[in-house]
Amino acid sequence: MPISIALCDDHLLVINGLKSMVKQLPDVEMIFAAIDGASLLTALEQRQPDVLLLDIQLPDVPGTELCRRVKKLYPDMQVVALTSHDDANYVRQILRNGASGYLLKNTDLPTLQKALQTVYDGGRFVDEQIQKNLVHEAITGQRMSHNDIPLTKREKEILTLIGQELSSQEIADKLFISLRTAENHRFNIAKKLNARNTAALVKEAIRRGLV
Amino acid sequence: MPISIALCDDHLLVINGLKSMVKQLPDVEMIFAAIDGASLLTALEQRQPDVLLLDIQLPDVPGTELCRRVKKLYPDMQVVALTSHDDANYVRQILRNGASGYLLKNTDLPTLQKALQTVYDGGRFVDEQIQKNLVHEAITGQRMSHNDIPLTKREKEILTLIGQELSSQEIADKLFISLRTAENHRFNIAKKLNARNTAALVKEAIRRGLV
DNA sequence: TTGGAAATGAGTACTACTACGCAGAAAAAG
DNA sequence: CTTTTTCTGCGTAGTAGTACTCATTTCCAA
Repeated sequence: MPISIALCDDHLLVINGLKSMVKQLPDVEMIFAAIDGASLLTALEQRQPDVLLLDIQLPDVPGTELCRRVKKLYPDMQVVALTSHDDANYVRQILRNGASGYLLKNTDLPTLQKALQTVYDGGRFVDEQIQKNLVHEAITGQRMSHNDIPLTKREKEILTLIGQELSSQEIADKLFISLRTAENHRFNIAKKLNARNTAALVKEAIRRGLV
Repeated sequence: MPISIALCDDHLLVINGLKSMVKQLPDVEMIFAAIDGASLLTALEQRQPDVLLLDIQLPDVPGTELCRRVKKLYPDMQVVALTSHDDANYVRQILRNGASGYLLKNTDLPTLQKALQTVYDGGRFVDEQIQKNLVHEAITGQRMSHNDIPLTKREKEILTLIGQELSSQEIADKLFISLRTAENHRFNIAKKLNARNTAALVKEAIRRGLV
């Protein structure tokens, strides 16, 4: 019995590309392709593949959430992230949300086959290049994943507003808190993230997807 | 005689996808695919397609530069940008660098065919969704394309450093200019770009690809 | 229910940025 | 070779952010 797979990606080119690659794999069968999160969930009600290839950047929902939801609905289905993003933090996020694998879109046929087989057998598969990134980050040490440094809900809220170019005073007004409090939060965030100034905070806000 | 096309994209999936789509077009023939700018230029020395499909985000060189270089070397070749980026400023940039068309990666077969035929006949083709974006920006008015506001070389340099989290003092030290000068530049940039504060400057630097 | 984290707020001192106006030198454009 | 733009620099303000310490309250979890 071949491995059945499904794909969720909003690029028709990618869908076609994967189809043509899968065609060359005798023991893999693609049962459907969805172009967004909503149609994926609908399609899954009808048929469930053994392995789901999931683009992280979809038009309607964030890939991480979609992954978590899918794994909750169908715990036995293996999910492999398929993206061109090679940032180590993305990898961590999606893997923590239930994905068993991480493939880059420039993957070749043997890698694809190996990835599918591995996760189908219950293993994990992470693209080699990504693995290197993770190791590199681990070695270079402390600045490994600011993303692991947790911000409180309020702090995230304030970081978002900083990213939206609001001043501390404007943030204070918007959240009905005093200027002092807003500045305090700002200071605490900067300390947590080791940010020297506003520029660093804005970049961090962007990196975390808060803006 | 069919239209000959070539593709430059670092994602094997996209290459395969386009191949399989092109196969369904009787009067279009794909003569080669390159995975980065360097190998594209090498391949072009051997054979020149009528139309070149070019991903803007390549591993080695910025797509805009590559496009300009290709058009300089082979003025008769038509270049179509192929990307998933739908930002209006990207479109403007690449079109100004000699591209005749702009396709999104979620394009379908009829659109692809029309685009290829149009640019082959010497016309221009811009994806419908992108056109809408451009119109929308034009309507919403003044904030249309900060990117059109030209910064001087020095100003770009300074905006880059701001994006790199340097303070005005550090910028002054780095460029061997006085703090006053650095602050003046900063102020002038902010005025040009209508930026309220550092946060806005950093975001603009990122948007312009200076960081 | 109690202990700890989170959120709020204040005080103080200093540094950085904002917002100009003005002007000479250098470089680019015509 | 001139005109314009750019780059450089200074002055003066006022405003915003940096860099803490400390104290209350609120709220979530053990």
